[in-house]
Amino acid sequence: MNPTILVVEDEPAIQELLAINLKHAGFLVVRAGSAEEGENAIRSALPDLVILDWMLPGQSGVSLAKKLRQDERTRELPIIMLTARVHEEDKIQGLEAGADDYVTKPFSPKELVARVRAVLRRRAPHLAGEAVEFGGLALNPSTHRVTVNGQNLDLGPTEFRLLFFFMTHPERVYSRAQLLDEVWGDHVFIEERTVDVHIRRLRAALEPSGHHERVETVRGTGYRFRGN
Amino acid sequence: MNPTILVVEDEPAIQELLAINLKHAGFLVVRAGSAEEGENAIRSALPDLVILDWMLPGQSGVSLAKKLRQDERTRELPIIMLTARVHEEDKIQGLEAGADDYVTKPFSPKELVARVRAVLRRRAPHLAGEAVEFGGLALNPSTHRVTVNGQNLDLGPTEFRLLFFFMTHPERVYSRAQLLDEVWGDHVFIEERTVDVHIRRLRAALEPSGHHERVETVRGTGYRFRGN
DNA sequence: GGCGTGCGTCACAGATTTGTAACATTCGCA
DNA sequence: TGCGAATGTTACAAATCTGTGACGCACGCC
Repeated sequence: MNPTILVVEDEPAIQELLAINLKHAGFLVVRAGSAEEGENAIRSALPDLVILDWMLPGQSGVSLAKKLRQDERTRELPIIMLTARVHEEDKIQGLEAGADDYVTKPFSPKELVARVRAVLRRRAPHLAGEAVEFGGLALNPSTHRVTVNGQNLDLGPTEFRLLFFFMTHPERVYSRAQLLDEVWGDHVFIEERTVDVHIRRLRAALEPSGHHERVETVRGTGYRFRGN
Repeated sequence: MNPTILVVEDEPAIQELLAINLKHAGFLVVRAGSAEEGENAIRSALPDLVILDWMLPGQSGVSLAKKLRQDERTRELPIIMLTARVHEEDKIQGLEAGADDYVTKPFSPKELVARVRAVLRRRAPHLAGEAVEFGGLALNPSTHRVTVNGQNLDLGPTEFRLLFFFMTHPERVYSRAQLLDEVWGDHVFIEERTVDVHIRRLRAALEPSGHHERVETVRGTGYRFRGN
């Protein structure tokens, strides 16, 4: 549930500084010492945000940013550029490369974390702990509350996580196996049919408000959350 | 714990005057020379109050105020407008923009600080060192007293801090670990279950007045203080 | 030193949640 | 229409989590 941040930075000291502060702010941190390493990390597990040093040995940060913007899979990935320069042309280049924000070295850890939060809020509100809503059905991760038109709704822990996952990944089918991975956690050894039961429980809880119809069965495949 | 105030003012002399007086009154001050800079500052770290000059080069103060009122995140942010004009239509515009108060130039530093305090008292009592209250349950940090409808209530030190934290952070779930960090202090080595016991003690103290129901258990996650 | 208060930990009971199996129903297809 | 597979529904026992009372320790005060 905590956002994962990939730090691509070649100077060990700065990398460490970034990692410590981000971790302390509740983020999960993955590190890479070069653009190439960064690419690998992204390939193996998509982070929620990338902090990218402008200057890197080998492939530069700008060049990696451009690459990420071209790939379908990483097009929406928020990027924060880390730069020692403050020249205007760099900002323009950076904007063209598609960075969401800048932090110039030297930076205060507080500012950095704040900018990360700000970018997440803009690009992926739910990762920043803000409410997700679909037609009156709202789920707020930070208050851990589900409301229907302002009215509170009680959900068990698992149903809450299940609904949260659905609401943050609407309009997409997920197999029972995928749901087990995403909602229960990787590599749990649980019967797939168990998902059905929790779907049932979730539907039962949503029933009075009619929102149970959003939880759609895709026969032979799995389940999907309808957003509109 | 000291409130942070963002000053958005383009004239360096006035900015300085504001900053000095606010600092002297115990506030932390962040400065911005334009509406754009102000926006950035707010994005990176939400202040507790904004002092906004009416006339600014580029985007005007009124326009920024409107923008802040539209954004979910800054809707509740108290705003004090700083204006040289005293015309009626300006006040109306300002009210529409959602300012909490006005200070007309030239202003006395004393008056300014007083207005800042007043607005904070109204919008965020605990930042002004005043009592926080929810439906008859009041906690006063400066007198270190808790009252229910005026009646005194005895709380142990830990319960007091716990309740204070809850009342200043209502409507949000906190895990036992977070509560330990926030109420007991960072990096203490205490069993998480200890939190339960103090929750219990707090509830017991609140029980006679019925306010114990505000301390809600969020199964599998932690606790939450209900404000309404 | 004796005493009271506050605090952290533990143990146990009760409540809630959860996974599974069993049975019922629906769906798609021939 | 009839059949098999997929899904819906229910009940229940196990597992987990939380509430609560009790206990011992530490500290400050007299």
